[in-house]
Amino acid sequence: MAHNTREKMVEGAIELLATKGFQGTLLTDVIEATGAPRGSIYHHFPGGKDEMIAAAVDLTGRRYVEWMDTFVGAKPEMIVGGFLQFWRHTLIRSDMKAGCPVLAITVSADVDELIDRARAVFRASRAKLTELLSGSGVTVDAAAKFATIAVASAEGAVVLARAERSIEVFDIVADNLVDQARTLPTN
Amino acid sequence: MAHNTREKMVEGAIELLATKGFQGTLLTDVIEATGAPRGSIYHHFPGGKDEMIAAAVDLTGRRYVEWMDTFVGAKPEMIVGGFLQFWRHTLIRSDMKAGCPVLAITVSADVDELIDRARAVFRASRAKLTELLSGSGVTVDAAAKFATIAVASAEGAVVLARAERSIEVFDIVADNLVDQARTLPTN
DNA sequence: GTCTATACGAAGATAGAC
DNA sequence: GTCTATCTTCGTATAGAC
Repeated sequence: MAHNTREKMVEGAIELLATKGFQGTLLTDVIEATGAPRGSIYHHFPGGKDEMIAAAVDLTGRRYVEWMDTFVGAKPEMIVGGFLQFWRHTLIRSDMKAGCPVLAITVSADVDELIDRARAVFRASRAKLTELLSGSGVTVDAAAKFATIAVASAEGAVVLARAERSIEVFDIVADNLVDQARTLPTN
Repeated sequence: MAHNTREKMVEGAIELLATKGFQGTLLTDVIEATGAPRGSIYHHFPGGKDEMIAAAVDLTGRRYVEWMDTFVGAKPEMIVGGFLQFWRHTLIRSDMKAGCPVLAITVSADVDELIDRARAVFRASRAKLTELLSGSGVTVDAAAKFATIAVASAEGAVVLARAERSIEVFDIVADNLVDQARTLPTN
C-alpha cells in the first residue's frame, strides 16, 4: 500500500510525543513501536525527524477538529463535555501516561517551525470550540474567551493527572468547565 | 563559598528546564549558561544529571511556597491573583519563552523518581493554595477543588501563552480564575 | 519502496592531575 | 573543590544494494 508505512510512523510519533516528549521521541523507538522499516524513514520524510514530527502535530490537529465536529448543534455543556472526553479518553486508555503531543512540542521543541505548527493546532482547537459554542447560541465574545479557558484548563488538567497518575484531578477541572458552560451568556 | 557553584548549576537547570524541557536541558548548556566549572558536576551531583534535575524541581517547589506565603491573610481574589502573578512574571520576563520546569518534567522525564518529585511539587502547590484560601474563610472542600482548578488552568495557560508568544491568552484565563475566586463559598 | 551497514556528531560519564 | 582530556553510548543521517 502506498502510504501505510508512513502512516504507521506518524502514528508511532504521536504516541511517543504524548508520552515522552519531543526529544524523547526517538526515531529508533518509532521504528520499533510500529514495526515500520527503518530504512524508509528518509524515503517518507526527506526532512528527517522534524518533518515526521510536523506530520504528527498536523494529524493530531485534524483529528481533534474531526472529533469536535460530531458535536455540532449540541448544547454548550454537551459541546464542552465532548471536548473534555477527547482528553479524558487519552488519559484513561494510556493509564495516565499519555498527554497532548502538541503541548509536548510547545514546551521542548527547539525548532521555531514546529512551535508555529503547535500554535496553529491550538488556534484551530480554540476556533473550532468557539464556532460550536457560538453556533449553539453563546455570544461570540463569550464563546471565544471560554474556548481559550477550556483549552488551557484541559491541557493543564491532563498534565496534573499524569503527575498524579490519577484521573481525579482531571475530573475536578472538567466538572468546573462543564458547570461554567451552562451559564455562558447567549444571544 | 561552599555551595555557590552548586547553586548556580541548579539555577541554570531550572531556567533550561523551563525553556527547553527535560532532555533539552543539556549539562553542557548548564555549564555554559552559568559559568560553573564542568568538572565539578559530579562532585556536587554524584548521581549526575538526574540528581541535578531533582534539585531543580525541589527548589522550584520551595520558591513557589515561599512566594505564596506572602499572601497569608489576604482575600481569596488577592490570593489567586498573587498566585497567577508568579506565572505571569515568568512569561513576561522571558518574553514568553519560559514556562514551568515541573510541567516539563511531567511530560518528558523517563525516570519515575523525577515524576514522583514533580507530583510532590504539584501537591505542595495545591495544598498551599488550599491552605491560604481556607484560611481566608473559604470552605475547605471548595478551597481544595478550586486550588486544583487554579493550578491546572494556570499551567495550561502558560503553555498556551508560550505557543502564541503572547500574554493575552494567559490573561483571559487568569481573569476567569480571579472572578471565580470572588464567589467561592465561605464558612 | 525496503533494507543493511555505517558514518558522524553529540551528550553523559569517568579518570586523574592540580 | 576545580579542571582537562577522554571514553562510551547512542541517535540521526547517509550511502548504496536489492
